[in-house]
Amino acid sequence: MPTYKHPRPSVTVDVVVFGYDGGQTLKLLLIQRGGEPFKGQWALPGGFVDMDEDLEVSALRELEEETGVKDIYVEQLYTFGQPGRDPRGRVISVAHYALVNLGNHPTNAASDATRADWFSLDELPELAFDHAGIIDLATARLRAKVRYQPIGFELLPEAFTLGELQRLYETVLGVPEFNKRNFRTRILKTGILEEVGKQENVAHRPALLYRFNEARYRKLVDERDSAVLRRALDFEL
Amino acid sequence: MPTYKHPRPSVTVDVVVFGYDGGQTLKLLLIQRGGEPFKGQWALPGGFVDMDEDLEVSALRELEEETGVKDIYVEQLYTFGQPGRDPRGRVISVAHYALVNLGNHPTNAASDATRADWFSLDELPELAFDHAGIIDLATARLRAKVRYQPIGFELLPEAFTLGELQRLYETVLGVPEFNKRNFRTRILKTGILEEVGKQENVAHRPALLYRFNEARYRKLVDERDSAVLRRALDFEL
DNA sequence: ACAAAAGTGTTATCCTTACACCCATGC
DNA sequence: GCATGGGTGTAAGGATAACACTTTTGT
Repeated sequence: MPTYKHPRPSVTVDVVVFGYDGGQTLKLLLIQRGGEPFKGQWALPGGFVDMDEDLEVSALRELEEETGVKDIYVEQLYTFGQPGRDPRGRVISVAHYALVNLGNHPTNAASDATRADWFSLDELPELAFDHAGIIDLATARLRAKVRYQPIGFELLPEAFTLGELQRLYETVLGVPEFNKRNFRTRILKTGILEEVGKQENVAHRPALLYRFNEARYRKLVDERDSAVLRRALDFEL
Repeated sequence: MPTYKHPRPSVTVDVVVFGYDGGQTLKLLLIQRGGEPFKGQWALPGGFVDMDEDLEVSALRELEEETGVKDIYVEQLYTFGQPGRDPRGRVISVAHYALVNLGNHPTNAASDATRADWFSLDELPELAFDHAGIIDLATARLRAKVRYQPIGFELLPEAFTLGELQRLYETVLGVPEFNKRNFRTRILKTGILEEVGKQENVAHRPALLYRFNEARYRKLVDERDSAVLRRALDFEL
């Protein structure tokens, strides 16, 4: 079918899946390679793109095949094409990144020969190929993006407290702790959160539960009121 | 050499080159296709990736071959891989975008069969493949990026006045005109500009000429003082 | 002298920051 | 009643927006 007479590289997709469970660090989903090269070593989930398959679809398919994780937010990150990055020949990889809440998408047993597991972002094992570099880029992108897009909501359960949201920001950005009062004021001022209830059975004053209001977010972006948003999410302290 | 037994798509690079000449609109560098498909139609410069060539190198090589433009700032944009985007088969294109000042990189005669020319961004001809979509994405990215990175300096000559810089921002963002006083205060406060002289032979008070101080910019980014920067570049008015 | 663009002073207002304090719940 | 987080009041200082004004050059 293809009529070009040029040599063709192989094309793969890889997925950097960030997970959050409310704790002190972000988690990363890795698989242990079942075959050569790098057999037995940990790597990003991913694989070859089918000939009639969109890239993002391909990434989601490989992710589900190798880890069981599905129905998640995924986005293209960067394409790595340096000659020599794969010992077997020219392989160009379209890297993606994805965000999940570990509660909604519980640890998934691997399907076939490969094993899958979650690792703390600051305690990663040695990685196959150039995957360490891909993860570095994904982490930088996540930190940058969290400042001007309410992307972090993918990492939380449907309903969450402002305290949980603040802890998430602190974890993602790796900063010590910022001022509670000001965090609340900024976030609530945007109007992208809506109340959905109240905590129960907690050993302290029950917090209000919020949900991300996507409609109101889109309206803000469209109305060019996005400055409000950017300022509100752009935490320094 | 490659040992994978999967079918392989073709891989190309395309480059969206934005040019600025101090005028009211941004320009875009296009080539007229010499062969099928889409023969005679306008398209982005680009072509097939060589087997032992990095993607960015490939983009710069194709750009120079087809338009003569070289030695410019280029960056990866997004990878387009939808099946059917090329009538001849599966072709995945790694799109890049680049910024040039038209004064420094004068209109370049095309080398071989293809013709190259600059078009106003708001008066583009009909485009081959999915190139119109690629350009849309590049434009959105440029507008977004100009707000938190001093990327616009690539579009100006070495030395420029604050008035020219302001006109550039107004052009890129497509806003009417913002307040001169406040623009100056914000930009100068960052310290990323340094004086390099003064205009001569102009029919009005000569403006101070400035140059982008990259060292100081890097220092700001590293020092996490980047909030200063972001706020300074994030124009709303 | 005039046009044209550069460059400055100033103020009211809003936003950010910082710190102290009160509230509701389970044990 | 104490520990634990949730939630609020507020005031000082800094940044922003808006407007009017002065300056310097070529013609």
